[in-house]
Amino acid sequence: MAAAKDGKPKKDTQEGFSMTDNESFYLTTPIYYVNAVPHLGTAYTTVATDALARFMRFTGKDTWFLTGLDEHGQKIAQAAEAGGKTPQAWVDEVAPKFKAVWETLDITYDDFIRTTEPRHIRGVQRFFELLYNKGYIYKDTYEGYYCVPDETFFSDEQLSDFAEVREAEGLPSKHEDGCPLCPDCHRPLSFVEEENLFFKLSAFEQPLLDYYEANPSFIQPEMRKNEVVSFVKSGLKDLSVSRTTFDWGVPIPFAPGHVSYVWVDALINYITAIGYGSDDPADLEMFTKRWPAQVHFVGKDIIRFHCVIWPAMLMAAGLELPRKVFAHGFLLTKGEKMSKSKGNVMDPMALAQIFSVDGYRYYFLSDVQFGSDGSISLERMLQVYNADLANSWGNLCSRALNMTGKYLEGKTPELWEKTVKKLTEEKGNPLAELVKGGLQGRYAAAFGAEDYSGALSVVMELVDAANLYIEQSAPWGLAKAAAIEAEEAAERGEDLDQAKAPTQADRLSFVLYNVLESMRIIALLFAPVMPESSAEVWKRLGLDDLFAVKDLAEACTWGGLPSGLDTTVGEPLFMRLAEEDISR
RNA sequence: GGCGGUGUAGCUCAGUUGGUCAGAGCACACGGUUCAUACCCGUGGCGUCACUGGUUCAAAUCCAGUCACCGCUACCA
Repeated sequence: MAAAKDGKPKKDTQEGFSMTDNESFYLTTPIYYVNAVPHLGTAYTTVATDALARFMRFTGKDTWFLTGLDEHGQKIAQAAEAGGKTPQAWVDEVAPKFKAVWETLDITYDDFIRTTEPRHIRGVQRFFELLYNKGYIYKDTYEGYYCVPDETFFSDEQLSDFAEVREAEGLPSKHEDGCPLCPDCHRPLSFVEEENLFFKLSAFEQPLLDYYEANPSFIQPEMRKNEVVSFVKSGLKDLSVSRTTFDWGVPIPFAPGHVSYVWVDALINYITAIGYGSDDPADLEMFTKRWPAQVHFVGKDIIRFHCVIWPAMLMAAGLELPRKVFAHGFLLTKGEKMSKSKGNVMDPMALAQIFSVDGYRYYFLSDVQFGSDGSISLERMLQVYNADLANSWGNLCSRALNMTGKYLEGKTPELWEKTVKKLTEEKGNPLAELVKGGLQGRYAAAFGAEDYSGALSVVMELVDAANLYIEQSAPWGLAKAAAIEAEEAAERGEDLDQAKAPTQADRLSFVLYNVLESMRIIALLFAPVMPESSAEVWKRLGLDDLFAVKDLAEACTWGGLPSGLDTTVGEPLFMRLAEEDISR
């Protein structure tokens, strides 16, 4: 493996990733629990991961994007039972629904793992055996208070906190017989003992702290790292990693009657999906190639599992740790509650229907700083969609392609090098300058730092510059002047092509070329976030397959638009929306 | 309680090591333009940079304190 032997990531770059080498870029979403269909939050994680995966493919990286489903656990078993089905039948019904949503949102996952698949179960079992043989797993008795109606365990700390609050209110925290009350429902708790397998998480307290220290970008954003560090510093207890009270889970080979704790089962998906635990040499080769993951994307609610438990499990197994865990924030809806019960539209599919898939993806990645909580609203979505996509980007395409159709017979213009040089000297070329001035580099740096809104605003700079450029160079005026010029030349019987100085027609071609070339580059840069509309723009420009691009920097080189291509105007890329469109 | 974060124009937020840092986008008003999706371009008002005190020639930016909101403080997932 190319990675350093000490198990540390390569030198931290400012972008957080090593952008130069060609090693595999493996990135993941969490696997989602199948007790509900995808909601805004899961879609947010998945869209963000997809955008980065698409970006990485554009840079030529051997990218592998994994998502999937967490299908074990008591809740699933109960939900299935309530529905009169076997758990397997239940999850088999839900899985396609997830895939359908991801398909709608243009999610280009390379693999979709389900924890009920044999490849996963086998891997989990091997992982358990390995840790057991290494002495990191032992049998003990779990003791604790359990609320039977709520089906929830409560830790001593939770109970003492609750007791404090109750005492402050002058209310009892215990039943008459001395049994604590449930902090949630205030009914008496049951004391339960269960024989469980325990993972020696406590042994990894210092190694984890050392790892965080040595790898400052392992947990992003910084604030989350602080939380994790302070949590670990407060002391780690061993973790119970098996259950005996139900059987819908991965059976543990050396402990009959035990199934894996769901989270442990779930976390291992990141390696079983790429071949861990297989006997097939091809699978093992894939594992060697893909692991460690470059980034696990997670919501901030599950950071501990990914930044404490999972790394400790990997350390115990002697495997490398993922390079980075990025925890994004929550999407908050202020004031107006957007619930399905209100017939409101905060369901991903419904939103994508209104704003188009690209509009949906653009909104969440541009208007919310990835990593922070973001307030979202339909009104805001409408504003952003209209302002950025319909008015600026969509309209730019519309006006440029229209003029190309009207003035240049729909062909991308042909220019002599000499003419370009002369006109550039005379008039300047702000769009080319912007592109040559490191636009793509700033964009890539933002993407590399998971700063989606930053990357998108870089692209918007070019969109705005192009609209301004059209205004300032007034191609419609040049078209009129060219017509007059041609007429006059015809009267004199001269041939304009022989003229030395650039003609009005040359000027027109020059301006439109610059705009169309900008559009090509904008579409390219927007493509990871808005694949459909970008591909459409390329098509209208008469270009080939956008997704074949393997070297973004090269593809963004100014002047890449060939001449003589047949362009088409087409329908508006993003139809302007009115308030009525969102208030259904 | 402990640790951490946030508080900047109507809205969403940028503001690196203190000195054009009082900004951007949206929204709003007015003007221009017509290739375009009533679009685009220009101009404009709006802020005691949460509050109080301190350090400094100089603070949104550093220090102390206050207030408000939020996150974490382990085994439902």
